[in-house]
Amino acid sequence: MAITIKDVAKMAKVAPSTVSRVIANNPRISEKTKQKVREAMEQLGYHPNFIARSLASQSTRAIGLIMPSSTDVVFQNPFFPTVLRGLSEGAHERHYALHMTTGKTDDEIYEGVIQMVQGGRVDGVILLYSKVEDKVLAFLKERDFPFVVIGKPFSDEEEITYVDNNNFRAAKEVTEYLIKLGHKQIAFVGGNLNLTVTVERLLGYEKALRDAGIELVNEYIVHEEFLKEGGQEAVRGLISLNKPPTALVVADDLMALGVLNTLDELGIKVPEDVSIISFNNVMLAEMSRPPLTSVDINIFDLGFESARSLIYRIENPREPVKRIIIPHKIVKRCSCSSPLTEEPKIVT
Amino acid sequence: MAITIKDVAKMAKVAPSTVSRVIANNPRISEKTKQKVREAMEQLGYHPNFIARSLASQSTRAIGLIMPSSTDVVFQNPFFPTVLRGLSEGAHERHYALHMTTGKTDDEIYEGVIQMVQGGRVDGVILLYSKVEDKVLAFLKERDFPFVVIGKPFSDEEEITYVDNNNFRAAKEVTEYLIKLGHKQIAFVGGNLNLTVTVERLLGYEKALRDAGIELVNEYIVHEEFLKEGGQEAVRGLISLNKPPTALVVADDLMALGVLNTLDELGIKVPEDVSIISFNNVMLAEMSRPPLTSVDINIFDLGFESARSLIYRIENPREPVKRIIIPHKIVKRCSCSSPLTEEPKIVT
DNA sequence: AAAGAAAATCAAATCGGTTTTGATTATAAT
DNA sequence: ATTATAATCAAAACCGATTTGATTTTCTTT
Repeated sequence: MAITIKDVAKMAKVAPSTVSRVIANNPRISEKTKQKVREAMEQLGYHPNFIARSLASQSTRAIGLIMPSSTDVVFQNPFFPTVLRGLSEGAHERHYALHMTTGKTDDEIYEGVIQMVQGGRVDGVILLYSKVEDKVLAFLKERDFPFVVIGKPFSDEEEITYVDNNNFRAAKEVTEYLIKLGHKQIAFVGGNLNLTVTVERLLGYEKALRDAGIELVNEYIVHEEFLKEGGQEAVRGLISLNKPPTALVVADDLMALGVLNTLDELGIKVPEDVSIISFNNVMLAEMSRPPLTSVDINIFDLGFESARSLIYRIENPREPVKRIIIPHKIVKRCSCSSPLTEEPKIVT
Repeated sequence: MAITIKDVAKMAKVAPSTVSRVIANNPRISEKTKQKVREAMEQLGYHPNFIARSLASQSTRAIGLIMPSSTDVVFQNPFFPTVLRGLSEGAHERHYALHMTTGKTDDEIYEGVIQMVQGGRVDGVILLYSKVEDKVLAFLKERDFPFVVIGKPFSDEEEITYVDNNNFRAAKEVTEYLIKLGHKQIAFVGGNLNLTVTVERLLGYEKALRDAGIELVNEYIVHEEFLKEGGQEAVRGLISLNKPPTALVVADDLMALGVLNTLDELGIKVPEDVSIISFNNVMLAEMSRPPLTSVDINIFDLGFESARSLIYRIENPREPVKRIIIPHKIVKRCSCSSPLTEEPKIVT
């Protein structure tokens, strides 16, 4: 078996409790004994047992990550690694580790969260999604367990700490941008309507149109999965309309890429025939042909700030809930121009 | 405080040890008492404390993930999320969780591993990389702690369980493919030479040339980082040679994309002027213009099998080490053709 | 030098389980 | 009826730390 605190105590001729105090650098121990104990630790190659420490101190210095059920979708979207990097960095900063379990179905995930939380494996959790009527969120709230949501919670907004972009505003801005370019037939390609991010972006899109006095067309609003395939599906429907749109607001870069591909196959040119603007600004956006105009939502910061605020909440349980809005920025590339009625030109 | 095994014992009028046995479904307990205890657990909403259980049973059912130090590079490459998905699925299958810590420098990572291992936070670890003279690997071996390497270990191959592709062979095959197309000036764009994967692929490339009686040219071999930028750097050098290569073996799709970009800027056509073949076959390979011919290395399986064999090793400590080779396959797309001396045509 | 205050250290209880040991009861064999 | 055997459960020890309350040592002060 490994070296324990008792071995160290014996070697330094002190009580185990004293060794524990030395580890915690408690001022109640004199410098002299501290020195003595540290030498013993050094000589024995002692490393404290995290599990035992967790049990005694009721804290694990680990934070749990909860993914949405459609794991394969999440993992495929470049959003995920970036937010994970942010999380990881934010956690590492305060010496916290990340703990992950996954599951195929919603029930498996729920079960995993229960085990993780009730089992005391983590000090807090981060929800990497926000959707309507989430059992997991309800459980965490009910249990009053520290957690942070990435994205805007669907309800009880004031009682939940979350980190999000202002997606409503961002969507409104991009739609206004298209309107300013002269577009009137603007479609919206969103993801699953159960996700609040989709709802927010849709609302922003609608608001912009309404403000500009442009009528909303039902057929112009479609919802697919946040994947390339989703974008492909969406386009086929839109293009076959009597009066196809001249511009598309697409809720995710990966979808936009699918859109781009399909349009290419159909011989429709971007941005000459159709303008496209999308969200997230992942690396792909820069590399597509044409490069996509996209809203940079600072994915890394989304993760980084989530980790930070969760840890803050863990260490200050009585602090009030917080809401953190990460800024966004439209990155203009080459996928948007004025519609054909005017002189087609690339806007930069 | 939460409900403990004692509360359950009291309610079911049995000893705590009996409850523990019921949890473990020990045959020494009669069905009748089991039923009684289970009812009590149900009523109280009991969930076992993982930490206490870990401490007593000396097992955590968690496996640690060790990333290379250049975290940002790893996280950017689409290789990572895919292998993580495989790991996650392989772990979940046997009800193991994943545990991650990251660090900026090599020393931080090493320190993290020590804490994780000595602190008993995980039952085993997976190294997501394989490089020369790795302190972490040396420590794990010395300590005789269960671990699995993704990639071929640089030394002591027979004493280490690892999961890898046959990168030597894959590289040889792609090079032979290019040779068969008529290429003679074939360059190799690899990653960091400290990584065994680079070495293996380079050796395969060299072997193919040697077998075909083609002289190796030093200037044709360059090494950059596994990123888009790496590919861009590489190309500039190669193109400025007196006798630039007509075909490129690129060790990573992301690099190949950088290569593609730069060639495009320079007005050099792929595959007409230069053929490109790369490794990994991530989603990007399919979406680039032209779509890349790439070696599919089954990244998901790499992760999945790693998790599986680590768990097997944890649960059967006396079993001998294993070597698992994941098959690969060349996926032919549009980035390779015969060189200009012959009729340029796309090979499918 | 004696008494009291302050500082340093120690022993024991605790965290929430698992596992071993031993006692008790029920069943089978002689 | 008596003993051997098996089945069942209770009690205690343990995993490796933290933390509380008691005790010893050292330092002031009169």
